[in-house]
Formats: sequence, structure tokens, C-alpha cells
Amino acid sequence: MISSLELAKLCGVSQGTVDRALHERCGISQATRKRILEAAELHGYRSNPAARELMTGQSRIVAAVIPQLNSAFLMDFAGTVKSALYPAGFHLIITPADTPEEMTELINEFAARRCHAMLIVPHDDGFKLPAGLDMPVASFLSRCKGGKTVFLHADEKVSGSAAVDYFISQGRRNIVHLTYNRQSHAVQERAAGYRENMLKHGLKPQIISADDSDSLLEFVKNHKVDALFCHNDWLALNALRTLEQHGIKVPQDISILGMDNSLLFTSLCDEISTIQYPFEWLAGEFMAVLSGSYGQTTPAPPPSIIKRRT
Amino acid sequence: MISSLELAKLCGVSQGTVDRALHERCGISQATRKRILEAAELHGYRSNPAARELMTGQSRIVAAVIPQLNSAFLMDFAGTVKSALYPAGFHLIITPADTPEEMTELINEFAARRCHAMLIVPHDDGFKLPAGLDMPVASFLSRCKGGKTVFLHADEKVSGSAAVDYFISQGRRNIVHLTYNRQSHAVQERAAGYRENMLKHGLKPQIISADDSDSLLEFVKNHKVDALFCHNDWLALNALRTLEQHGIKVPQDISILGMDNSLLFTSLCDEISTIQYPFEWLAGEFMAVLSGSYGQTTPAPPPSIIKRRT
DNA sequence: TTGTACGCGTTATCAT
DNA sequence: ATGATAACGCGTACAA
Repeated sequence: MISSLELAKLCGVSQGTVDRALHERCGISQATRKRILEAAELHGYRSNPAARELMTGQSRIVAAVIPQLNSAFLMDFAGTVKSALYPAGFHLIITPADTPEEMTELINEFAARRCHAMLIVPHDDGFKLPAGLDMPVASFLSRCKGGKTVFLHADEKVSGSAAVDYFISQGRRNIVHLTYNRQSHAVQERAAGYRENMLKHGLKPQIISADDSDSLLEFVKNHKVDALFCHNDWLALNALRTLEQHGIKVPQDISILGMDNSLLFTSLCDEISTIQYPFEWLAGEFMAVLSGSYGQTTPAPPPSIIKRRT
Repeated sequence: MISSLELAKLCGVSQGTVDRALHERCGISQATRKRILEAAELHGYRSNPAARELMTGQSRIVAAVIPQLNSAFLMDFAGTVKSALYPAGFHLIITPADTPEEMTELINEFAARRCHAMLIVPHDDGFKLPAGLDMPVASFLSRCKGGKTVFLHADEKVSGSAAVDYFISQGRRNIVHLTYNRQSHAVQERAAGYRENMLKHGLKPQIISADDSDSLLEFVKNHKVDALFCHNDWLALNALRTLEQHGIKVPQDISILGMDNSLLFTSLCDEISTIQYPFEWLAGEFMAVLSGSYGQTTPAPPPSIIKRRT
């Protein structure tokens, strides 16, 4: 990789002239510009981003630090964010952090690099953000403690509530929520939305944890469950298979509603309906965080139910 | 973010002394070192990687450029590579490139950054690597044209062959390979291994494309297929559901073998067996590429079949 | 139109 | 034990 100084020497000009040619700045003759650009092309010259970032104190990199890679949901979101960033000249780079400690370490590393912004997906609501972060930071799925983060989130209560409405409109009454046992905003709020709406309709909220999946089958049988609202599509698919294997017909006996509309899973079956997660809208919100215009943005779209054979 | 110069001024010493304290170098009294380290801690000082990389011409960043994020397989591999890199002090960063052109652009960007090494997953075998890359580069799944890339790959022919052996040992003879229609090394070689071993056993190779999934059901019915070897676990799960929905019993009527052992899918059902993809071994090979010791490494492990209810 | 000089933050070397 | 100085590659302001 050639440097701008080397390129200048090669062309018999000064570094300043090279810079003028490269940045289409004025004060240079067409002839020398052409000559320099051709030489640059020939030698595959590229300005070193590290040097530029050092100069300007700003980088075009947006760092996403996430707890795990093998989450279809997170990857869908990351892909959407990337598609929003790229046309604006930003590069999204993704790094997994196995533990909260590792996450802290990586955040500090990127902060030292003075990346343009950060998108953090904490392991849970307990994550403590390192102090002194000098760029826009957004967290997703779980809140960060400390620091002035924007917390990007869908209205999970409304989603949980919408699920109940949906089932009721289908004539189901014995509606169970299958979710995780985790101190995470999305998990807690969605369950709260479910619970409140159930009570409002005079129905008994019943939440079971996905961690002991054995209990699902028993519960469904013993309680005559006729509707199952799952925290995500993977859980929905998993439940679908468990129930089907034991002779329970979906959606005849029990109706299943997932969430996120993860293509990876929903394309596998048309028995489960799902709720579209507002990826695009959240990506837009994140862009607003970058530009400093967060807060004056468009309202969240209402939960949209993707109805399949249910 | 404070700089080393600012830190020096804060402590009333020179930049050189700060550096000695930070890097545990000799030529500094314990007292001043302690004082400086405490001040650094207090102000959250971190050396700027961009500046260091500019100085040393080397970075600890390993860039992975991949065609898509929503691939459980790629994410499993990326996770394994990351776990191998991190303890060695390297950072794996992952960037998706929607198109080959975008991939070229990103590779050039990382090259200009003088990252430590690159792991490239091309869209297909036609990808042309940019010239002048100055760091170790490995490609995965598909070969790159041009450049001196190490091509990381499992022995796909052996895998395809092992699948046939497995089914035959189970008493199946009418074995079909369900795969993609893509000019990618993994796809082509695995199919070749399947085909050759089928012929060796006097059986007729039958390959159907996953792209027209409608044909699968018809084909299975018309040809009395009793074994299905799928290119990956997603395809296997997809096939399983299609067949089950039409009354075909798995594994009684037809046995299904997937590949990769992607937890995301295999945990969803125990009807399909799968072949373990050698993630760990390949990550080890990549580390060897980094250290320049590639080629003297351990041989690939033989295909290991994860047998489930089949 | 072109060249020169300085600074970004680090690190390494040479002098004190 | 500590300070001064140079260099990495780039961008910019100023001088020629």
C-alpha cells in the first residue's frame, strides 16, 4: 500500500498537489490532476483511514457490539441498519462479545478509536456502560445503566397487547405467553402488555418460561390452552414441533403466534402467524441518533400481524 | 477521550515518561509510574489504536467480509473464529457486503486500514480479489480469483461420500441429494462426492435443486425416495416439514441427513441427523494462516455424523 | 498553479 | 530517571 507522499514523489509533485488532485480541490491544472489520478489508479492508492481519522478526529465507522452472532433476529436488525448506513457513507462493523466484561472491553476499544457512533445490545438490563463515551450511543433490546444512551425500542407493551387482541378476535380465550426468564426490557414489557390486556378482558394471564420446555406440553394439555403467544419465531417454531409431535394440531387445536417475522424461521412453516418487528423504523431511529435529530422523528408503526394459516 | 500528551501535562511529566509508565518499560521510578497510572485510570485514558496503527503499520484487527448476515452457518463459523482470535489479542470484526462490488469496496477499505488479516466469504467462485493486498487473506466456501489467497475448506467430497455411506449402512438405496444451484466450491464438491460414491455403489445419483422446492414432494413420491441428503440443516428442516405435512413419515418412510450441525436448527427436531461441520479445525487453520504456519498443520478430521432418530 | 509546514496521538530513539 | 525529537500518513493553511 502506497502512501500519498510516495505517490507525490512518483509523480514528481508535492504531497499538497496530490491531495488537491485526490479531493478534486481547485488550484490545480487539469493536466497534473489527470496524471496524478492515473498514477493513483495504477498503484491502487487509497488514503489510509487511520491517518485521516487521526487528523479529523472522526471516523465513518459505526460499531455494533452484540452478545451473540447466532441470533436470526439480531442479524436481521443488523442487516437493516447496515443498509441504512451504507448509502450515507458509514460502515457498520459487527463484533460479538461473549460476556459483559468483554463487551465493556470492546466498547472502550471502539471509543478509543473514536468511531462515529455505537449500537450496543447488552446481555441484559444490568449492563453498565463505560463512562466518557464521546459519540452517539444507542442501546437495543436492553437498557444500559449509566451514560446518556438512547434506548432504541419498539413499543413492546403494545405488541404484547396486540397479540391478545388478535387471539381474541380469532375466538381464542385460553391464551398462554411463552417467553424467556430474563431481565430484559423487551421480554418484560411485552409480557406486561400481554398480562394487562388479558386482565382487561377478564382472562387469566399465564406465562411459562421457555427454559423448561418440557413443561410446555404438559401445561397445554392440562390447561386446555388454545392459543400460544411466543416471544419470537424460533420459540414459535420450536413449540409448533413439540406440539405436533404429540398429536396436537396447529392451528386447529391451538393457534400459535410468533414475533419478529424472521424469514429464516417463518419461511419454514405457514402454521404460525407472526408480528412484524419494526426493523426499518428502528433503523431510521438509529440514523436519527447519528444525525442528532432523534426525538423529532416519525412515530412507531402499530404492530402489524402477519397472518398465516392460523 | 484524553490524549497521552494531555495526560503527560496533567502529571507534569513528558510524553515519553507517560509511555514508559503505560508500557511497563524500564527507566522510570516506581513513584512516577504509580502516579501516572492512577491519573490514566482516573481519566479513563486509552491509547488511540488509529495512532498506534499509523506508527507501527500494523493493526490487531482481523476483518471478516461476508455476503450475508442471516446465515446460521456463517455465524457459527464466525463465532468460532472469533473465539480463537480473541485470546490471541486479535479483534474479529464482521461486515456484510450485499453485492460483489460492495465486497470489493470493503476489502479495499480494510486493506487501506492495514488490518492484520482478512477472511473473505465470496458470493460465489467468480469473485475477483482486489490486487495488492498486503496481509494474509483466506477465503471460505468459495474460491477467489486472483491474489494469493488461502482457501479454507473442509473436504467436501469426503463429506458427500460419507453421507452416501451412512445411508447405505442404514439400508437405504434410493438416495437423493438436495442442494443449491450455485457455482460454489462447497456445493459443487459435496455434490461430486455424493455422485461418485453413488456410482461406485451402482446407484443412480439424483440431485435436485432447492430453488424449486415444489418439485421435492413430487420427486420423492414418484421416485420412491427413501433417503434425502441436504446441503445444510436449514434445507433438511425445510424438507422435513414439507414431507411431514404431506403424510410422509420421517424417518420411517424417508431418512433425512442435514449438514453443519447448526444448533439453531438441529435443536428444533430430532428426526434429522446431520454431519458435523469442522468449525474448530477450520478456525485453527485460519489461525495458522495468520501466523504464517499454514500448511504444516493438523489434518482435517474425518466427517462425523451426528446421529439422531433416523 | 504549486510547494512548504504544521498537527493529529503514538511509539521509539537519542540525549541529558 | 526523564525530556526532547522524529516519524507514521493525511489534511489544511499559508507562502511562493
